[in-house]
Order: sequence, then C-alpha cells, then structure tokens
Amino acid sequence: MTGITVLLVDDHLVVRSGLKALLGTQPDFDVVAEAASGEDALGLVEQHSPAVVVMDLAMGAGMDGIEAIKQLRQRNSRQAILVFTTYDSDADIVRAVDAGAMGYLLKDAAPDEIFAAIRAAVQGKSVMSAPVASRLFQQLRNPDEVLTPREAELLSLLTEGLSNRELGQRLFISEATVKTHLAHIYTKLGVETRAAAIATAIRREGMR
Amino acid sequence: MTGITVLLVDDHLVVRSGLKALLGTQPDFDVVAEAASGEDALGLVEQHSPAVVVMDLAMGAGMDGIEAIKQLRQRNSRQAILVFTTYDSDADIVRAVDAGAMGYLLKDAAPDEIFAAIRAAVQGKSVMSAPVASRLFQQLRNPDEVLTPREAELLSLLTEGLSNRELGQRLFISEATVKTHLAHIYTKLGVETRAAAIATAIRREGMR
DNA sequence: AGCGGCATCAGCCAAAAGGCTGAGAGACCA
DNA sequence: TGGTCTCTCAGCCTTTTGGCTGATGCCGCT
Repeated sequence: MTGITVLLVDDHLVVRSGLKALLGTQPDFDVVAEAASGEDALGLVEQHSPAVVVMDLAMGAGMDGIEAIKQLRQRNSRQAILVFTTYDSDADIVRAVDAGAMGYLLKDAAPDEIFAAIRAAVQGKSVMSAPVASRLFQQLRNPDEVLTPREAELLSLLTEGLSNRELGQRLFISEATVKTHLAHIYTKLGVETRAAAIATAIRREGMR
Repeated sequence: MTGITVLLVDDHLVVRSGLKALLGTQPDFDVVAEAASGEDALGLVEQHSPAVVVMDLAMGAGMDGIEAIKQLRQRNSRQAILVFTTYDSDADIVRAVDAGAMGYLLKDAAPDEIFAAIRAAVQGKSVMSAPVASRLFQQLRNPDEVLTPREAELLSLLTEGLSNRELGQRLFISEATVKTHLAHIYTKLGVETRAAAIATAIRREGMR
C-alpha cells in the first residue's frame, strides 16, 4: 500500500535530501517528488497530487512560498500545505496562514515534531512549532496590534527599504493607499516613523 | 582505506542529514561526526580530528559559527574549516575569513561545487561560491566604502529608528552634521534612503 | 438590511529627510 | 609644510513622509 504522499519544496538541495532521508525513516511517508522553486511545485502537484506539500517560504528566485501556496489554493488542490522554514516572523506566519497553509514548522524542529505535523496535516488538523504558536497566541491576546495580511505584506516590503512610491508600484495600489496602510502599521507597532517601524519589524521578526 | 574525514556542524538536523547523504555518494568522503552547536563541534573535533569541518555560521543558541572557528584556530587543530551557510553577508564573509575559514559556500551550491570545495580545502586551497567571491573582490576594489567610526556609530543608532534630531541630541552634534554623516553613509552603503540604509545595516551586520 | 473590518483612494498641510555647495578645525602622515 | 581624512556646521531647495479628514466598494456576519 502507499503511504502519505509528500512533495518537498525547498530551493536548497541539502535541505530537500535531508528531509527526504528523514521522512524515509518512517514507513508511512512516501516522498513522490521534489521542487526547487514555486513554479516547479505547481507543476509537480498537478502530476503527482501529493497528500501533503512541505514548503519553504524563502525561495532563491522566482515565485516564493507564499505565492506558491496562494496559487495552489486558487486552483483546485486539496493538498495539505505545511510551511517548513527557518524564521518565525509574524508577518510570514500571518501571510502563510492567510494564503492557506495548514501548519507552520521551523527547521530546527525535532524529527518527531515534523512527522506528527505531516500526519496531522493530512487529517485536516493544524500543527505548528511552539515558538510559532506562542507568537500567534500573543497576537490573539492583543487583537488591536495584529497586522492585517495586507499590512504585513507592506511591512515586509518596507523592511527592504522601499519608498512609498515603490511600495505602491510593487503592490499595484496608489501612494495614498500606501500611506493609509503605513499609518495603521505605525499605530499597531507603536511607532511614529518608518525608520522605527523597520527597526521594530526586523528585530521583532526573524526577518533577514 | 579511510577517505577524507568530515565533521558536519549545523543546528538544523535536516541540513546535516542532507549533507551527509550528499557526501555519502562520494567514495572518498567519510562523515565521522555531526554537531548541532559550536560547543559540540569543539569537543567532536578533539575526539575525531577530522580533516575538514563543514560549518554553518548561524547556530540557534550558544556559540555561533564564527566563534567556533576562532576557538578551533586558537587551539591547535589543522582542520580545514569550510563555511556552509545560507547568506552571503559582507560582514559574515569577512569575519569568517578573518577567523580562519578556508572556504565559504552557499547552501544553494551545486553538489559538485560542494565536493570540489571540500577536496580543495584539505589540500590547503581556498574555494568559495561565485557570489561570495564577487563580494570579496568588490570590497577589495572599493576600500573607501568602509564606514568611519563616527559613521558606524551613527548607523548603529539609525537602526534603532531615531530621527535626525534625536541622533543629533544623542551624539551632541547638530542636525546639519547628522545629515552630512548620513549622506556619506548612504553613498558608502550604496543606498538612497534612510530606510534602505537601516535595512542594509541590520541585514549586513549581525545587528539585532 | 445593517454593521464592522478591510482595502482602496483623495486632498491638504506641516514636518522630516535628502541633495548640493561650501567651509573651518584638528589629527595624522609623508 | 602641505596634503588628506575626519568631524563639524550652515544654507537652500526639492522630495518624501506623516497626520488628518473623509469617502467608496467589498465581504462576512448578524
């Protein structure tokens, strides 16, 4: 019989083979394909219809993980998507969950944790690493301080040093809208300038 | 006979096993031990005296890769140390080479590149990924991109989100002087806005 | 049907930041 | 002694940002 079919998506070959080796120790897992980019992932999902997609968020070039998740959701695809990444940034968590991820694991998670998360995911359950969970709880306690997905997206770009104009162009919205979002972000982060927002964001998140 | 003995140091289990599997495909490599932290690495080097240490720089907790390299150098140890990491930050490269690393590989390097680097390292040769090399050359060509002490001080405060006025007050200089320093910093960092400078600074350095 | 949250946009005004030129004082070095 | 570097400061002008108010369309929930 065939076990839980898995597609691995990570731009680092060593991570893919490591994960594959790790999952290979479990009799009920079956890694059917690997992708090094979001684009490849979409094609391979069509081909193999895996039960679970284990995906890194940061992809070297082209479509990133979040975008790949969105695309998968938009198609049909009843794959459970599990994010497997290095950093537990607030923005990424929110965006990934919003895009349709079933779980959020950090790369330093213990093997058992990884196995459990994959098995839970195929059953429609949601699992996340402890640090990730605590961040989410933190957010639930202070709902006023939770950034909306759009705001998180903006903040993420903000930390790359873009101007309002550039932000607008990148997100296909007017500069006025950018300013509105920024004002909300500042309020939520408790800062008054973009510089402080960037500093707060990068330090608070695992952003790089 | 025994091939090239290798110690793997990385806080991510999946990376370790992926690398191990990868090196296992080559008959002349022999992974004798794995460490998840700098501390462990030091002990295991003593035990096994591997020919090569393949080390990640970012370690979850405790001693980081750079520190581990320094410690190894300070002891006796004629191991060749190869940095194997995700990011090609200027500061990390310089620090690693300074600490005594023989090579600097990025995690998205092709398998052949990794093999070649390890073989070169045991022979005392130095190998690095192309993006890393280009950064080093960049730095050698442009020595005037180095910040002066005062500029570095300002940049550090900048990453805390202060305004020009606040910077001036903090450093007991006029706002005009702050602006002068900032202009120089922007030029040297190759950016045009304070936001980009902050982003660059925090990502480039280990500033957190 | 109505309400609230979200995302979108506009206009106005004040404050902050950035580009440019020029310049003086002290340190260090050839 | 002269040249170079660094740090300091000023003025002027343009661009960017931030604060504020108000408004529209959409969606989901009641």
